[in-house]
Amino acid sequence: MAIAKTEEFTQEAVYLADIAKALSHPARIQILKILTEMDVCMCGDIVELLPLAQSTVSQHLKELKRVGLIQGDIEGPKVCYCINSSSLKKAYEQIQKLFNQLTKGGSKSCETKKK
Amino acid sequence: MAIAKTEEFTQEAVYLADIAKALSHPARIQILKILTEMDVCMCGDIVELLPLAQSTVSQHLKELKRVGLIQGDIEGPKVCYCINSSSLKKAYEQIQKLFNQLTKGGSKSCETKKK
DNA sequence: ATCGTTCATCGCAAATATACGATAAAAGAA
DNA sequence: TTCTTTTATCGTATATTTGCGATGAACGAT
Repeated sequence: MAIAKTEEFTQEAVYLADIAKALSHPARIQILKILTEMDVCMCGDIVELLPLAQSTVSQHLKELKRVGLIQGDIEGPKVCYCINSSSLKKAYEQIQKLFNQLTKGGSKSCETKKK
Repeated sequence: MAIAKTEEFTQEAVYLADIAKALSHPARIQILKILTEMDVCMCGDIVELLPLAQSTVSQHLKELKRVGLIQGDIEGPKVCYCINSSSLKKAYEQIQKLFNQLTKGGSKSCETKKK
């Protein structure tokens, strides 16, 4: 109330939701970890580490690429995927900003709000 | 290679993906912000701040409640929603853990991996 | 030119998600 | 009891997601 209905969502919320969507599948979380922790980058290698078909892994890679969290360098018939550090960093900063707001937000517990 | 196919996903990845799924819609991001920034807690109040029908907002609240990020205290016919600080904190810690791993992961760029 | 490797895309099926209006349930107020 | 307020749930429609096998495209090697 007082604050007018936005009729849309904020840019910040749309961005964060989009990043969250890209992270909303266990396979995609694990792909990101595989790309950082292991000396591996090819789609085929990732397929061997996940219980999914090649075409499915390819789709997950596409989704991660869509939001910019990873990038793929074409190497002849192969593609070398890797983390896009700057995008990842930007995403993390926005996530931190969100959670800092959510956690600092004075102890407005249910008890406090009840009137 | 070397590491056997898991045949499933890790517990950590499943948990993080579930939290991310709850955050994967702009309305739900904004609901969390509304609950922390404004002195508001009722479903009806939130409906007025979002371009969505009451039943839709109720569904979003249900999804946030499902993963424990918020809780709802019944107040007669009303329900006072608020952030569940401990769950939110736990989620944030896991997210920080993930991103710290992803960002620190030595500069294994595509260039580095190409062999 | 043909083969093998690697990956993306197509086509399809099943499951989920999103959204709304209508209705039900719960509880205080008249 | 009946009305009002508030929220959840039902039913429905549409869109998106997830997954797979099959196929196609790109390219190096033979």
